[in-house]
Amino acid sequence: MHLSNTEENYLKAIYKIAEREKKSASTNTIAKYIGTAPASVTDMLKRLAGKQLINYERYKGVTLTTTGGREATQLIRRHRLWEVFLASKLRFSWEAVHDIAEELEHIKSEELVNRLDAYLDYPKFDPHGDPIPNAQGKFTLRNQMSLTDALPGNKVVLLGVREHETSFLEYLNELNISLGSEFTIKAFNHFDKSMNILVDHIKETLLSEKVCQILLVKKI
Amino acid sequence: MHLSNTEENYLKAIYKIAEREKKSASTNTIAKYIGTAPASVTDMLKRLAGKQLINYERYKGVTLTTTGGREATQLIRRHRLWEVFLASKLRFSWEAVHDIAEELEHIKSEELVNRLDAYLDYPKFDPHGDPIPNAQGKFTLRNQMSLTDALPGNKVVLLGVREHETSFLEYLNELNISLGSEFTIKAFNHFDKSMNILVDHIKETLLSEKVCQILLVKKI
DNA sequence: CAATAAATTTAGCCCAATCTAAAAATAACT
DNA sequence: AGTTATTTTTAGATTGGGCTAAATTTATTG
Repeated sequence: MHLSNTEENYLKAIYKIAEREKKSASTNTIAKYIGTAPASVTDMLKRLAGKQLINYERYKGVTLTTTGGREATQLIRRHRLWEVFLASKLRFSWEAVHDIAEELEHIKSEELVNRLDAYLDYPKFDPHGDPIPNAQGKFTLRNQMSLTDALPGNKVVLLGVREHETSFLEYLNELNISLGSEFTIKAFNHFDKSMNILVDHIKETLLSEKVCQILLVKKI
Repeated sequence: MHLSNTEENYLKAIYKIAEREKKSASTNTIAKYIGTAPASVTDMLKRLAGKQLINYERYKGVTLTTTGGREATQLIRRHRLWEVFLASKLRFSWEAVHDIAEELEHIKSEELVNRLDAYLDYPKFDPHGDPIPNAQGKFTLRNQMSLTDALPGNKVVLLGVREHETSFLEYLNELNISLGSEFTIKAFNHFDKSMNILVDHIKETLLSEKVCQILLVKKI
C-alpha cells in the first residue's frame, strides 16, 4: 500500500490520540494534533476511509482498521529506531532527535529499517524511554508507573518521559535528570501535589505535579 | 532558503546534465532526466528562476546561479554520504544504495549531515567512487582516466564507475569486479574497441567499449 | 424541550506539481 | 531561402493537501 507522508502523519496522529484518550479520535482533536483546519481533516478522513485504513462515520470520530494500525505501528517503529540512531551513533541530545526523526520516519524501505534495527542491536526503547515495536509490530511491555504514584521513602529509577517537547527536556537537563536517574522520594506536599525528590543521591529538587505525571519510573 | 524535494531534484538534474554535457541544460534533457513532460519542466524552470537559483531565458536552456550550484552540491553531498552510510554501516550492496539515498538526501538538517560526515570519518568518495563534496562544497580531485584510455600491458586499479544503474552494477558483480579491483590490459581489439582484461590476477574477461568507457581507473 | 453552543461537514477556493494538446520559436535540410 | 522537423512554451485540466466561510449535526443547558 502506498501512503503519502501526510497520510502517514494522520494515521500516526489517530493512533496516538486513541492511545492517549482511550477512545476514537475526533476531527477537532486530530486537527489540533496535526496543526491544520478541521475541514482539512474531514477531507483526509474520507480519503483514508476510502483506502480502508480507518473506520469513519460522519460526526462519529474515527478508529484505525487493522491495516491502518499496522501502518501506524510501523511508522512509530521507524521513528523510534531513527531516534536511537541519532542519539547513540550521532550523539544528538534527546531533545534534538524528535524533529529529525519526524522526517526520517517517512523513508520507505522495509529493508532499511530492518537493517537499521540490526545495526542498533534491536533496541527495545528509544531515547525517551518509549518502546520500539519489533518487525512484527509487537511492543515490549514493562512495569512502570507515573512518579505521582510513588510514595515517600520509595526509591525509583527513571524509565521514560511522556512529553517530548524540547523545552521540557531541556528543563530536565538543567535538573541533571536523564533516563536511568535514581530518585528517592523525600516528601509529598498535599496542597499542590508536588514532590521533594533526591536525584541520584546528590541533589534535592522540587518537582511539580505536572512534571511528576510526565515521568515514568519503576521501583528499585 | 526553503526548497521542496522536487525543486532540489531539478537543481541536481541541471547540475548533473551540465557536468556531463559541459553546457547549459535544455528543457528536453531535463525532462528526460527527471522523467516528466517538457511542459512541466518549463513551469518549474520559471519558478526556480524566480528564486534566483537558475539563469533562465526562454528557448535558451538553463545554468545554475551561484546559489543554485551551492544547493545542488549540498544535495550531492548528502546523497553520497548516505550512500557511504548504507554501504559501510548497514552493509547494503553498491547497487542497492542509490535508490534509498535518493530519499535520504532530502532530509533537511545541516547538523545531521555534518554529524553523519564525522561519524563516517569524513569519507572522500562514495561506494561508486564518486567524490563527496565537503561541508564547504569542495570536491576532492584525483588522477583518473577511462579504462578505454589504458593500453595493452598497463596495470590499473578501479576507482569508480560512471553508471549507477542496478543492472550494470550487478553485471560487474558477476564479473567479480568491484572498487579496488586490479586490471591488467591483455589486448585491445580494434574492430569493436573491446578489451581483454585480467581481473585481480585471476580471471580473464572481455569488456565491451561501452563498459570500458564507464570504468574509471588509475595506473599502478 | 427549546435554544444556544460546539463540533463537524460541505462548498468553493488556492497552490504545487503534474499532464495533454496546441501554438510558437528555433534548428535542419533540400 | 523556404519548408519541414524538433524543441520549447502556452493554455487549460487534474490531483493532493490545504484554507475560509457557511451550513448542518450533535451536545449542552436554562
